[in-house]
Amino acid sequence: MPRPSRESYGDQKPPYSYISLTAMAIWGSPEKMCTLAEIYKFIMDNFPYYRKNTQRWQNSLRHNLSFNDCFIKIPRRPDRPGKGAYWTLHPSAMNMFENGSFLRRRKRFKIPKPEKDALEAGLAQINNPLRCLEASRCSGETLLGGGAMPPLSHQTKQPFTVESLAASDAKLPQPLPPMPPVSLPLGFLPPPMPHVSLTHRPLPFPPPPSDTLPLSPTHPPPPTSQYSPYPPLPHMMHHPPHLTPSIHHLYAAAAMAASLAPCGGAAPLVRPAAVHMSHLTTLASLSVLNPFTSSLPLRPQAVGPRTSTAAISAALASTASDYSVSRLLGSKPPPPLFTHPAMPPTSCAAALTLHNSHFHDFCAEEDDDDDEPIHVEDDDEDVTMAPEDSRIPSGVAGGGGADVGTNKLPTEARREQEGGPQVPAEELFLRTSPSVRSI
DNA sequence: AATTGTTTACCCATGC
DNA sequence: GCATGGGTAAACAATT
Repeated sequence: MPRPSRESYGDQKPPYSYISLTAMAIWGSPEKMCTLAEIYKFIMDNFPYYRKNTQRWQNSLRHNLSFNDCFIKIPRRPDRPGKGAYWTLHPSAMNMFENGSFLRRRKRFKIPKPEKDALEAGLAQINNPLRCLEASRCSGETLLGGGAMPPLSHQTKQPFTVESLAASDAKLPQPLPPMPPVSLPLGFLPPPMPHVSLTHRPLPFPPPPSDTLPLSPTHPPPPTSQYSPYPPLPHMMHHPPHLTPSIHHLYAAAAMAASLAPCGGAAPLVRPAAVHMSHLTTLASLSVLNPFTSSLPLRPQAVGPRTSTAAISAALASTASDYSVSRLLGSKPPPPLFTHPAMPPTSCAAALTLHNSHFHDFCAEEDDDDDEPIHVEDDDEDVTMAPEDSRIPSGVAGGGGADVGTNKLPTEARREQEGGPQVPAEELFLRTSPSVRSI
């Protein structure tokens, strides 16, 4: 049966609730999160019924966004000013609609109170990375690891501004390095390798349950028609969408992880003075994630005066991406698979190379007590990382899991780069999983 | 001023 | 009948 056109409802009211419509808009967006205006636009583009009486339904929609726990508000990036926050779906809300039907839900999605508090606390902390770092430094506690955070209402809301950073700076025993303009790294993508294309691969838009979901031209139809709009978690875990991880994902993932994760764990201490401005948010994200890790793969010592921005960003991004995506996709511990969402499948080999240069080689020296910094060539930049960096933390949530293709992949990666026999892209994507990545 | 976000209240439909 | 989900209105606060 041919799919109805996106305007097939005409002026008829579509049989979808506002929650469904909003979920469609979010799910169909490249970054899996939308501003309110983008949600409006999606709905109006796809459902002519909603091009009139806008005030009425938009008010209802806003009510739904606030009222339903399945929607999470992610603060805007400081370098992307504008009105309103980003809205995303709570990962646990993926199965909200029975059999993928966007009609009436089985049950309202409700986050338990403690989890909601943790989520809000996580988001509040992410809003102010430097203060978090400072607090963790002074108290010696992990950002969220000490147990439940006080409710949001008890916290001082502090905008992430140059002024607030400067204010924090004044209290620090060591001065921060000169601040670049407040500009956070775009997406924390690893530095592009010469042969790596980081072009955005749009997510396959989950098709409708029964060929009834109109599709916007901006949301290309899916490759198959058997997909649920909210695919079950196991399926998603084995076929992760090719998200381009942005800082928003890290924000979301960190907060979600914080809300889902058991509390406890070691405290990563980061010296703010040693941290480049552009790393703060990443570090904060990882620190928030820390409750379900046991420590950071990138130790504080790694952040030295000679460490390049690219090196730290790459190391952090690769780690954070693993966490963020797996946490975004569900509440299960991160799988042992290394699925780097920044890389299209064909570029996984390149991703591996990146990881090799930053992690894999170091692992070989795990038992080496030599504290001399290791020097790694990173394109045109020198990268200095302490040997400690290479120690992959153990006892992390997820338990490490199976050793999937540990030693094959670098070889395969090399082969692919050398133009040799190629592993099918999708397979390589799924098999790119050195055990060292099962952190 | 306009937009965005929160909260409360009420009504109706549906399922048990 | 009751609980729940969904839609609407409205008041108000916060933000840009």
